[in-house]
Amino acid sequence: MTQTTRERAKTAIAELDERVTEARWRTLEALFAAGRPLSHAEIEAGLAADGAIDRVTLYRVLDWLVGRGLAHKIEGHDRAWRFSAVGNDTHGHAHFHCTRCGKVYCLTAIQPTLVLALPPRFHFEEAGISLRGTCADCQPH
Amino acid sequence: MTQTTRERAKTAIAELDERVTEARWRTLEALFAAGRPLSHAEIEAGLAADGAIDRVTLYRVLDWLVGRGLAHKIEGHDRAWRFSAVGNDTHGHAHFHCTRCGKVYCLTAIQPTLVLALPPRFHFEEAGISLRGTCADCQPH
DNA sequence: CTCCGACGTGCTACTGTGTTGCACGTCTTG
DNA sequence: CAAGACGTGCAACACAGTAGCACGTCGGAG
Repeated sequence: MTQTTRERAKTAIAELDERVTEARWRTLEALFAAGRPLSHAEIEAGLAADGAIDRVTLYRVLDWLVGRGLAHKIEGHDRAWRFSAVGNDTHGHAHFHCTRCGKVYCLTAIQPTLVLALPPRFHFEEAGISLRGTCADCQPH
Repeated sequence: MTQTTRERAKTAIAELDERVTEARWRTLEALFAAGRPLSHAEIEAGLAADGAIDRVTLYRVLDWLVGRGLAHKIEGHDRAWRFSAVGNDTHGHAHFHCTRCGKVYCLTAIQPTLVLALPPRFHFEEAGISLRGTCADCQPH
């Protein structure tokens, strides 16, 4: 929203020597501004106010951002992907999924170390920790 | 497949004082026989050999099994639920998702203890650990 | 500057997973 | 047996995500 997040988005794309298109910087700006992982639908709704971006284009832009390392793709409990802008500490943190409002939060404070004992001939690639519960916005009182 | 798993399935349902219908025990039998979490599509394909069960009925039977505590419902990385028969140790273990063949395995050997530091007013309900990689069946040599 | 190819966007249509509503059949209980 | 609850099947739908194609735009070669 602010000039700051917009410029951050544009420069982040420009630094990769990639085309700074409207769809790209507006999408990345939305992720920067949110500060928490957003679903495709949430991003689309947020962008709709000042000119909608095509549904499919948004999917492709999001995948492009992930491929260029500007965003992360995480799974939601509702079987919809969430996308978050890549900040400083990007790996190894858990995600909190609110079972009431569906929002997802990054728990960067938790840096778990897993001790793994996989069966033979299993090859490990990646691990994820996800928590469920209700967020502060959804508490009764 | 064997008489054993079939009888196990039937008695497990009967012990709850619920109707032992064909759809129920055949579904539960399939879960017992598999020994690993199965997707709806996998179960449907497995049952098709000796008489298909309606797609929707299978969804409802699976939810019923989960509700009666006879099965567990876990998330796959491909946005499809997996269902596994409830054995002895049912909680707190991680799941391994093969990125090549899509199969899911229970890692009952890993009993993680998470130390959580949630933000204020966040209410914890449940945690899950999921691993990605390639399973033994999918190793190159 | 102009042309041309690569790239980005938008539209339509499709797949796969899961759900809802309704009709019909079956079981069970009085 | 009658009545109601329950289980199953069918059709239609909702939603997330993908594929194919056409069009436009950008940017470099000539």
